[in-house]
Amino acid sequence: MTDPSVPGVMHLDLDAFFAAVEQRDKPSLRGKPVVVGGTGGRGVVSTASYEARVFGIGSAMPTARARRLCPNAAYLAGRFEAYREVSRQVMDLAHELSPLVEPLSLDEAFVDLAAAHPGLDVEAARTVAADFRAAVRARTGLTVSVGVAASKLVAKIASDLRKPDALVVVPPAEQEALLAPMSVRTIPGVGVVTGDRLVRVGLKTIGALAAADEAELVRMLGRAHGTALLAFARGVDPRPVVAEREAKSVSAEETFAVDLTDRRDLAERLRRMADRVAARLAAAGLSGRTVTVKVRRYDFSTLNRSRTLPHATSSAREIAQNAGDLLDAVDVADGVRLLGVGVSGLSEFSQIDLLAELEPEPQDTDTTEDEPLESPQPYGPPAAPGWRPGQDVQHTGFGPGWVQGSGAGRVTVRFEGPHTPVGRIRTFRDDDPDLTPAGPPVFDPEHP
DNA sequence: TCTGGGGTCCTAGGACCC
DNA sequence: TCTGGGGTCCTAGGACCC
Repeated sequence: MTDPSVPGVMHLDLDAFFAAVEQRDKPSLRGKPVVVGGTGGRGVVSTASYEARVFGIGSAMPTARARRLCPNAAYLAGRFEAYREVSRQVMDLAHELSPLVEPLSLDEAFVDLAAAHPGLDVEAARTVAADFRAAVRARTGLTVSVGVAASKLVAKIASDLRKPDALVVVPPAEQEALLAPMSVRTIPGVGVVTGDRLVRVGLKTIGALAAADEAELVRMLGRAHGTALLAFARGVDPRPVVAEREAKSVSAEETFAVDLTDRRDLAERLRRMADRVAARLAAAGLSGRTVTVKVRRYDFSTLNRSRTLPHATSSAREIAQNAGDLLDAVDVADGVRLLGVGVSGLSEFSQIDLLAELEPEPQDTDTTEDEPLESPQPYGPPAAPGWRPGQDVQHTGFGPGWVQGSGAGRVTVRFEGPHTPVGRIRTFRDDDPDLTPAGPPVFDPEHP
């Protein structure tokens, strides 16, 4: 439980995280608009650099629209291995402040400062947070915005207040005055639907919401949401910082470049996604009882079908079998744009797994490999050997670089890294044997 | 403008049990 | 013959977050 009189909760939020890592590792992109996200026809923007935001580009926007707004930005597919590594470094630095760190995503976390700093006051909190920001910058080369307050709610709002590269400490005594004039949409958990509902009944600001009638809110938003929101508006948020939350579900899904109608295609893709889910379950030592299939149709309507087994499983075959049965009962004739598989109701191990270890299940490897699918065509771009924009590569003659673009049998590479000047570009045949995929470049904090 | 992929939490109704 | 109340599990859908 957090003490409402002590500024003991810190929220950290890396600035334009994915785009910032790209600019760090690719000198030619520094100071330029960079957009990371889906680069295909149905992709959306994951992160836009601040230079790209000037053009009106933002998260969740269709990449096609972003391209119209700023055709000259760099559009990159993302390098999650690199992002995970930077995230791990930042979370390690957070753990030096307190053992209680609650990651919300790769680029965000809460830290319970009070748990490690008895007698914390506003000045001490500011010093701790400032030192942390400097440490992140030195270790990763990135800027992080930080909010410190008496609760998760206010710390999170604070970290967003003066982004990027900002530190905002909200003294508990000033909290109410800060929140009152803010839009209800500022509250995490109030999205488009809830926001519109509140505004429609005249509740535009947090101050107005604080004076609302609880029964009315509960009628409008449901028990949990109604009561929580009223408490938040009144500055009441006792949620503790919780480290190590256990996963509740594992899933994989894919949006196709072109809607699919062929059941054999769909079943095959479902099976491959089941393989990925099973592999991730196994890696985490988990298994689950409920298998879910998600289908998004041509018109974006989405349905889920689930089935709970009498036992927990992490078997790719069993997940695929059940998912396939569920899919068989769904009408796909009009076209499916997205298909997904998930497993929930997780537990740490299962009898079946223990038995399987003694007597391994047949690993039908001949069909689980990612061979090209049979009927090749209407799946969108011709299956180029898979050079993705932004990808790290190595050339036997030119050294490390990254893919700037590919197509028509060619791939263009820029040869540079986090500690080089802006590099030169060269174009190769896309099957050039001298060119190979590479891991992320190493960022050296000691480099001058 | 035409909407990703990975998640979390909540609600509501029906089955089933005591 | 008609009718209880509460609890748990399951399924489906939806809002929201990064």
